[in-house]
Amino acid sequence: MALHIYNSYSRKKELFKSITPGHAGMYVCGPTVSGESHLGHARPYITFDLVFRYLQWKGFKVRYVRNITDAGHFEEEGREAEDKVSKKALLEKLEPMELVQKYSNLFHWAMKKFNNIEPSIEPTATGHIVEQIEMIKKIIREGFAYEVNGSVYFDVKKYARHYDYGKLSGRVIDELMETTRELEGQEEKRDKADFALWKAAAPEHIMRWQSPWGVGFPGWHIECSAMATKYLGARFDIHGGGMDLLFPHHESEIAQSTICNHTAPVNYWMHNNMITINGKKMGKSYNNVIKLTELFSGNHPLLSQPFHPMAIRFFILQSHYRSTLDFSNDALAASDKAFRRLWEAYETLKKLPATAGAPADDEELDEKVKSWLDEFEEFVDDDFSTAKVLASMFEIVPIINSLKDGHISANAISGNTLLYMKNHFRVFLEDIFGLQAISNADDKLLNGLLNLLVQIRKTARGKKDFVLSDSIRDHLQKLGIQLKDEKSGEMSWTIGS
RNA sequence: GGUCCUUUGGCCGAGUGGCUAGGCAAAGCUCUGCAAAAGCUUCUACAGCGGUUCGAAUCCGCUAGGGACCUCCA
Repeated sequence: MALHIYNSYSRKKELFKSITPGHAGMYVCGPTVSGESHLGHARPYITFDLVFRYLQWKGFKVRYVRNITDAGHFEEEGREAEDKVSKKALLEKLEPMELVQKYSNLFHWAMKKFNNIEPSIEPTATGHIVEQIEMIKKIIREGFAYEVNGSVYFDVKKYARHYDYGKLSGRVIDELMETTRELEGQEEKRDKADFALWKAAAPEHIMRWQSPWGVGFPGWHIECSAMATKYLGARFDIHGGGMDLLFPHHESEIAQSTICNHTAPVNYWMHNNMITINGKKMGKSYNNVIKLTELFSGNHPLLSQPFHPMAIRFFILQSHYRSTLDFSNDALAASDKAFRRLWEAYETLKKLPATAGAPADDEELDEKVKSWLDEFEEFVDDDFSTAKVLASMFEIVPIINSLKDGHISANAISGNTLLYMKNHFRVFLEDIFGLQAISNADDKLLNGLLNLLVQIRKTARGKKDFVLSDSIRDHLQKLGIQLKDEKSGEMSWTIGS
């Protein structure tokens, strides 16, 4: 099976075929750096990191572009120009760029914690004002935009006469006009459905640029079109983002780019679903967000403990990206435990001896393991069904542990299958899923100290001095370090709650 | 109001018409000096009603609940 992707545009799973053989271009809507990222933001960036990693593993040379929105968009069209960035800047008495820098840094810090690979290009909106202006000029020349009082609007009605406006988001344009909310200052537009390409800036507006239409700032949708076109071309393979961006953002992107470049911009539209909390979308406007810093520190009334970024990554990979994922402390705690168990089994697997060519004593089991391993790729090929891969891995976990403990004979599984397991677990867990060890056991000092304690405890146990040995174990337990007596007489330890 | 989606065991979640996903929790057992960890076993669910079918969690209809978008939103 080859990679199939669910295309939001056709609403079908489609075989992935890149435009340029061996290469793939992917654009993902990035963060608006006017505030701190929350759990909801983690999902698209982890999801598309997986897509990025998988395409690379499949042999594609991928250019992954993820923008940073630092220009700030108006809160509400037509209202007094209060763009998100400048408004907050006044409140916090910061320069807009200072604010942007702060939250960009914080965002990158969180991405690193999640072990997300950096995009190939991370363009900023403010760095591409020129490109955006050029694009708007072109749309005007094509006759699909008009200027009013220093602002430029896209003529949706005219566009809809020639193209399929609303196809992506499943909207009917006539209904759109009916249902669009009453907003102030709409009289500038010829039609309610029109959207701004460029907005004239009020004098108090901090973020402002010179343009052919006067001083102003770009509309919300144009930055993505301009930057995607610049770095990926008029037509590229994959465009990703949250489902909440389908309309109007992505719908408008299609319209702008289509007029400007005379081609539909994207072959495969991918949209991740929302993370919910108590069944409701986690979002700024609902006032129910849990920030990433709060998750990592456990500093939030809804959280019983800090959660490691890898536990969160695992939590997200355990569901399908197009399903809503309901957050709760219990659900996350369950993922945390599950991930630790899986990872420990993986560490155990790495240490199991394997000799190529050694036969299997238990052919049936051997075959079963092989078929589970074979399925990993099929599952990811099927629109990134990571949850299924993890389920299969958990089928194998007891086998790994049994091999270690001797519940299953060491020769039950063939050497080749063992090598296959070792390789496949590494590839899927680390390379493709981007998971990594939760504890920093490579800390030399810590390692040394713990090994010393383990030695002392071993000696004590040898002398049946259980008071001392239990005391060592209990004290370490209180520090969050768990000692485990192995069947072989060895002791191992793990750090973590 | 319009458009679309969703409802799976105590909780989270995967599910391509026929083959008990998986995780967490819980209970019992094995191992252990005692624990922990690990292993084994148990818990067989698909909102309700009706239909199609030899067969439906999966397809269709109705009813009820929940949600998303239509406005900044990942």
